[in-house]
Amino acid sequence: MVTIKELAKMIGVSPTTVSNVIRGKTQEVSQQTIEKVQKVLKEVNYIPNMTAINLAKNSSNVIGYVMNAKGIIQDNAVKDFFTGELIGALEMEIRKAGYYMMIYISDDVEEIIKFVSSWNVDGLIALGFTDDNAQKLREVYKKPLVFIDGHFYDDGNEYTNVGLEDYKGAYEITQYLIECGHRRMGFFANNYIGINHERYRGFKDAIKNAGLPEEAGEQFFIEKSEKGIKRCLDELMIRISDFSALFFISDNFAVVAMDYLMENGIRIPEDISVVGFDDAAVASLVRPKLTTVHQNPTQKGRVAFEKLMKLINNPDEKAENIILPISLCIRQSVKNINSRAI
Amino acid sequence: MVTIKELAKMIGVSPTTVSNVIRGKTQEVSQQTIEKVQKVLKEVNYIPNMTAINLAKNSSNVIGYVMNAKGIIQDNAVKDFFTGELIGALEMEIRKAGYYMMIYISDDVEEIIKFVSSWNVDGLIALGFTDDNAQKLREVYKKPLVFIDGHFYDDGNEYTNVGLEDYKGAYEITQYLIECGHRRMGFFANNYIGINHERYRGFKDAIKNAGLPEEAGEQFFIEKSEKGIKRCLDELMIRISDFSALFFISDNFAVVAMDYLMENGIRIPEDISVVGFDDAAVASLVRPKLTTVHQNPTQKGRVAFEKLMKLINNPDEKAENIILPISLCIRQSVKNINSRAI
DNA sequence: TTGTAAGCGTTATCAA
DNA sequence: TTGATAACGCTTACAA
Repeated sequence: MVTIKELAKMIGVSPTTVSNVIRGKTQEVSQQTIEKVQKVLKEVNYIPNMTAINLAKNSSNVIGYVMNAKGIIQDNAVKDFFTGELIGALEMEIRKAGYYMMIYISDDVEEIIKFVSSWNVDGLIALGFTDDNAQKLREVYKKPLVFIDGHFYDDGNEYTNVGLEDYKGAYEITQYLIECGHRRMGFFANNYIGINHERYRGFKDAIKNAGLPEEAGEQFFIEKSEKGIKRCLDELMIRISDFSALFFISDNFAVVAMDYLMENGIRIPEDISVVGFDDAAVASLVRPKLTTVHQNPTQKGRVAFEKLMKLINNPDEKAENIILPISLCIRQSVKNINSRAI
Repeated sequence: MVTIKELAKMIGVSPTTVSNVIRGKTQEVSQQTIEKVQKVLKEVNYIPNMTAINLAKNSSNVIGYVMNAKGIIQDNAVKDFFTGELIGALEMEIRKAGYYMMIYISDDVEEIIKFVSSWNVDGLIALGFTDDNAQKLREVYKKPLVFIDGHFYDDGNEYTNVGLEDYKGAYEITQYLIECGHRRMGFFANNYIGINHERYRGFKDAIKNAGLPEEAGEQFFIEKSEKGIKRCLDELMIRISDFSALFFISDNFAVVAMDYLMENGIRIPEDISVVGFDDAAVASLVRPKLTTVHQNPTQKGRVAFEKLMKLINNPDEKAENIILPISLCIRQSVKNINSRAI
């Protein structure tokens, strides 16, 4: 790898001059020298050393993408539809903006903090952060930072976040279930914090506001692993006739559950109705097509990155909580069980 | 951010000593000093500056993941099931090994080369490379490099690659179609190079070796975009009765096509049979369940990274072409159309 | 056992 | 318009 110093020697000018023409600081260099230098630059195919640049400039040209995820030490964290698409969208935006993307996933915020600090990333997109975690990160990492799907209590800090109408989405689809006559609904999530909590709140409130008893909605825990899902559904099967509808926190779960149920002779939606959340590609590919709440991970990524760029390029840019709208996708997995009789 | 120099001053020792205890080169330091230093290290929560370390050591601690992809400038390259899972698997392995992961996707090999060179990545996992591209990369990038799903002509270079029995998989599933009585089969791919070409060869050879005429297999181009898929299928519909089976180069295509066909009143497999390739999660989630060729992206990633580590840690490690086995997943999307009469 | 100083490849300040 | 030179934060001979 040829260095600026070597180039300078070859051309017969100083490193400063070479550096200047490389960086386009041409108002300080004579036309003659510029051409001389550029000619050689082409010839030797000079490639700048990012590490050296970053050390000198105290920046990094990297945008970090960090995920605070549980149980990912031995498991693939990008297997679900949402994350994959989000990463792809971000990669594209980051690259188009001339930055580089580093990915770091961990269940330990301290490690994430170490990562962003030691790499001195110029900007950060952070997933899976709530409350204390977010605060910890914010305390240490002082550069532009936008959360995606973050969820924070009011601690006096201002967080920039790109989220979704999670509460509203869950509320509306639950309302839809109720309109369809469902009175015994199961709610399935792998945890009940952050956006999952919001969705659960929407579910509960829709039930309450419809004047239904609390027992109309029952809460289940489901694990992300294949085995965990199966275990949860095995248990469900014992009491399956207690329910007329199942609400899964994500299409990933919903779609696996549908498969499981149908394999066990349960018809959807004739025997039981199912709804999901996210409107992943798979939702409209399965049969029956899944009724769900629409969101767009690519858009989420793009919006998040746009905001991050503003934060980077304009010191006066304000923190902001951007909430993207949802919409219902009514498809085929819910049955209207209202009795026909009036 | 506190630096080693500052630490040294605080403690009253030299930077060298501090550096030594940080890096665990403790045989050269007295127990007393070690403790003194470590105490302060904890107190101030020292975080090393990666950039400086890398510049000094002429390494980077980063593993690059590069994709040579067409038409990704304006599109999300990680939207398909395979890529997302692969990235997730690699992220996990890379992190567990103490490295950091950078992602760079481009349709321009020169840019990819610039990326790996300027960041001086310690190792590289490369996707979507064939022939000239691979050679170019190899010429410039001299550190450990393993391709995934690469495909190269014999140019005298030795490439390390992790691939799949693509030819065999396509051959066997085509054979299966033929056994089921299919004599007019469409083959759909977005390109016919690299592993796609191998799969196509398998398809063609199975037909030839079964003594069938060439016309038994017809080749189609299909684009990756939603619109492109639709356009291709619109055209297919005109002549749909010419075919009894459709072979899609990936489950992504197959599953979207199934949806399209069923929406257009075509029954699968009664009216037409469909097979895919990859055995993505979605394959067993759709109805009818998709008959396909199994592979495991997580395993592919793991194997690739293991080999990369060997290459990094052992200068004598040899280049190697690792071919992972396939297996057939016979499910529900193919109909046996042999006449019952003997 | 500890410390000094050069070096990694840039940028940036300031003098010439 | 150009060029020394210091600085970025660390590692590593080598000297003490």
